[in-house]
Amino acid sequence: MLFAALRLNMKLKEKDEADPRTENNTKEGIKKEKKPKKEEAEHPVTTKKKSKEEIEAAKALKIKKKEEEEQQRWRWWEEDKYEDGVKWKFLEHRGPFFPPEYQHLPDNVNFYYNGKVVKLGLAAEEVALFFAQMLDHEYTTKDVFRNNFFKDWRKEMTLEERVLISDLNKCDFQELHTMHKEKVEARKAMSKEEKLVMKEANQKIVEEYGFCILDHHRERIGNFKIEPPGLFRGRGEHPKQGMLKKRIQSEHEWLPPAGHHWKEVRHDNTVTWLASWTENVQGSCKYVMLNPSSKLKGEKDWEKYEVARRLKSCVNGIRQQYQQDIKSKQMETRQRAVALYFIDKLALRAGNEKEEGETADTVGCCSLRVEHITLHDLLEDKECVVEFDFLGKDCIRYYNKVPVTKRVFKNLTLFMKNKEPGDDLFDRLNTCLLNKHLSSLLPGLTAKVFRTFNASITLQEQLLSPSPTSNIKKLLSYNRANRAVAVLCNHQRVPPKTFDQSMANLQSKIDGRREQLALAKSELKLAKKEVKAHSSDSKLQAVVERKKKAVQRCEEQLMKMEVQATNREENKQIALGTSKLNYLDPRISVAWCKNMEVPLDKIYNKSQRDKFAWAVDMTGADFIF
DNA sequence: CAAAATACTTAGAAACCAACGT
DNA sequence: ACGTTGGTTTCTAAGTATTTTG
Repeated sequence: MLFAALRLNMKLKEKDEADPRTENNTKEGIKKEKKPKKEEAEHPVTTKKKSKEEIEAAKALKIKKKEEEEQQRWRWWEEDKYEDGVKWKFLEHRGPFFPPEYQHLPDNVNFYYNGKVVKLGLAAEEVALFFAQMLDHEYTTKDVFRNNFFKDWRKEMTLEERVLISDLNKCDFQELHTMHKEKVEARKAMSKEEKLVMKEANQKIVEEYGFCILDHHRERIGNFKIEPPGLFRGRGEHPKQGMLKKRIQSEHEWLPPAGHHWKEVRHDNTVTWLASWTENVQGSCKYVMLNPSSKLKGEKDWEKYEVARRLKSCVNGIRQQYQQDIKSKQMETRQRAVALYFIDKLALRAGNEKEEGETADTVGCCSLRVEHITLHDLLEDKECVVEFDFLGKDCIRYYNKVPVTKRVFKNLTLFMKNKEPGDDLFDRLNTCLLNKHLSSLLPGLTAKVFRTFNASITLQEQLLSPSPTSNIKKLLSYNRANRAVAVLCNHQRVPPKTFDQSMANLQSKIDGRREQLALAKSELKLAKKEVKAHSSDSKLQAVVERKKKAVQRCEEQLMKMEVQATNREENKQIALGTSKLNYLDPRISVAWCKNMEVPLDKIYNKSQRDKFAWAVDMTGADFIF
């Protein structure tokens, strides 16, 4: 099998002159934190004082490294941009990293068919193991998954194997499954030293394949590892779930990666990917691209928020216009207006058409069908309510009851007239038409800009509400604002399996702390009485002070836990990460931190700070979205 | 024009890992 | 020292939007 385009840039001259800073870059990051630990491990018997010193030293080292890192950071946002379309002038990388070839199972691990041992050939065995590894997963109980798997598995079999193995239900993968589980256990149980060896080996791969040089700067690659073969895991009721996702090969499978021949080596600097291949299940293209912290991604991200801000300045006019358009004589215009009303008001996705039978049945705004909404003249004391119920991206259910204007309501009634449940609600509209209209209103405006804009403006408005005093409560208020956005964008998650348990654990901790607090309070009272009785004995006075502090500490801890409980409960089914990473202009958050005097690392972890380095650097407390 | 191909962003699940309490 | 827990990272599917093709 061939695989598509890898691009390599061979400007060796420039490479030799590569920026010396890139050399230092390799030493930062992952390696950094390891050193002090290693030393500790080597001298396990140290006095407390010494270890304290060591901790201090480690801290100082950390700060120093941080500063160094900051100095080395490529401040691309201060540079001039390239002419249109050009993404880079110099690019060099090692090509993607290929997963290891499959090795035969040990002889004592057997696959059984119809109760008898069957020694499978390499190809069939590899695919059998994919299935065996997933035996604990719900996927393997689903008919569609099983059928697709079996069909594709048989394609990998030799003629003999295919003749023999005709019924999946007669296949026994148990030994393979057990072996796999044991392997996982063994990995977990490895000693510290063994784990370190593994870690270092991985780091070596990252060092070698995980970076590229782009215009003299060393940039992290996002997915430099080629996806290993496996069984396709589509979301929801995906018709292709269980199909075999084949191994990607560059050209001659027997060649070691260093000797790979590429289908094509392209030199195209109007594009941001480093390598690409065609995936066999859906026939789509996959790309190796840079990390979110890279210039290429960051610049695009920045631009995205700038377009959203431009929308902010003209959104009133656009809203007025679509309200007008709802009255248009043109059906297409009316449908477009109502769709836009939904996209703006409810932050729905655009809703491209999808090929039927190729993917799970999900919809967005333009692809809504009659069956996805129910109209209520009156519902729960509200007039003109639209009840939405459909599966959106990733088969996440969107359920919402929304009061709309009379005009919108009337139009929806009209759009639904004489239609079957399976018919398109907006039969005259698609995303292409909608986006064409939008870009005529504002260059760069598309349907998804409304999501970005509404998400960011919501965060900004929510953060305006009166600010609490303690840091912990400030953070709760930030999380609540973040949550409001996640709700708007319908970012959901399945509650973790351990949710109820961990909630109960936290609650019992809170109860325990409450008792402790009560105790501390009564002790304080007692101590105060003592002081009164013995007219200000300085020793007793000190005891009172101590008790006071204990009460205070207890109160603080209790509050902290209570806030944590509230936060966790409110987060049960809501995922905050997606909006934080993709929809909220980071400058809003950076400015908030500055205004509130909250350290930035309380709201952004390391990779988030890296991704938003441009915003962290350029944003003052006065930023307004 | 519509369909297909391409390129890039957005998404939740799962794997991983470090800190924490016992 | 050790298992649990929750945050972080990785993985890759599933979208959006534009460009190319027929």
